[in-house]
Amino acid sequence: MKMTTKGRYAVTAMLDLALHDGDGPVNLSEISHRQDISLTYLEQLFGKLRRHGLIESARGPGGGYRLAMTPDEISIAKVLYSVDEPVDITRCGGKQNCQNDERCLTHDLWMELNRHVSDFLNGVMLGDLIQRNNVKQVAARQDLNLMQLLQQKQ
Amino acid sequence: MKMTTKGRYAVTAMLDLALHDGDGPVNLSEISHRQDISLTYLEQLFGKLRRHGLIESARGPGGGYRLAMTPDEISIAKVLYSVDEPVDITRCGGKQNCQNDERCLTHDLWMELNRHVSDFLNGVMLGDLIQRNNVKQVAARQDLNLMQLLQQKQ
DNA sequence: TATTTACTTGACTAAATTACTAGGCTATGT
DNA sequence: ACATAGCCTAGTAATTTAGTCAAGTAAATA
Repeated sequence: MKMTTKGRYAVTAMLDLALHDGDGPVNLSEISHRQDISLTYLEQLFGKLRRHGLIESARGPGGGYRLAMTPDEISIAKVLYSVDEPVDITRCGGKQNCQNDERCLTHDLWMELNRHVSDFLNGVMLGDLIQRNNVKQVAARQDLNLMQLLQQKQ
Repeated sequence: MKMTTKGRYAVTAMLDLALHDGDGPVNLSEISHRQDISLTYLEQLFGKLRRHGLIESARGPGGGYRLAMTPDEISIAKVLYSVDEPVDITRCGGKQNCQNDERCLTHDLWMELNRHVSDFLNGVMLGDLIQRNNVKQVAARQDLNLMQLLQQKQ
């Protein structure tokens, strides 16, 4: 497993989408503003998420993205996997060929850590997160900020 | 947290040291052969491990390294930390300033994962690992390989 | 005390990866 | 038709990794 901003961005953006899903598709420039993520980078990430079937797109004016399933069916692990952040941590990918085609000394240690991490990430769903108070608070603040920004521009 | 070969090498080498500790210091070229890690790279890693107080060095002929405490006092987390692989996973390091000095949407999620991973890595000691059967097996194979290599050279 | 052996230090580097940007294209609603 | 929004491919600057190289210093043995 590698935790980089790519994975964090993907999860953050998907959570934003889950929070704002409901009344029509959500477009990327909204998400870009709310989450401080560059629009073109988001396009890349959402391309992968779409190709993995987590979201659906609608083109043209008023278009944007929608979740392709309920938030309760989308785990954090799925999101990370979709943007090429494998949750796996071993060098050999569990194949036991880490040292000259044989197990290395620490093979089982990394396998165990692997299981801990993936159990956790497979167990947390977007649906769980959007119901948490701390998430709701941050989301409310971000919505307010975006509204203020739009009013300033007029 | 980032899991790279640097961290894996450090843990592997420390485990090798723990396994061969007892009858005098262990020198790095042994470890280099047994674990397939470049000697000069090991020197770098062991410098950091020594500066963090995990090991002690003995110079001169017959010199090498020894653990500075018992294997039961050395956790995997300590080893990783010593070679600059922080176990922390959040962007802000827990400071809640991930987005414009405020908490980002996924702050608490990463904090939770953090706790899982560091609980695990703090809980596993070198002393635990050297008693495991799979570790003993791999170590026995590696010792045999090294002996055969030394005989060939004569 | 000369020599060997081993550890120490710091600078350097090739390759890979990350985190983007640029620019053009395609579909859709008004 | 035209503005809007997603789609796709390349390219790229910065950073990090995984080392190497060279010139030491310290300790033990003969």
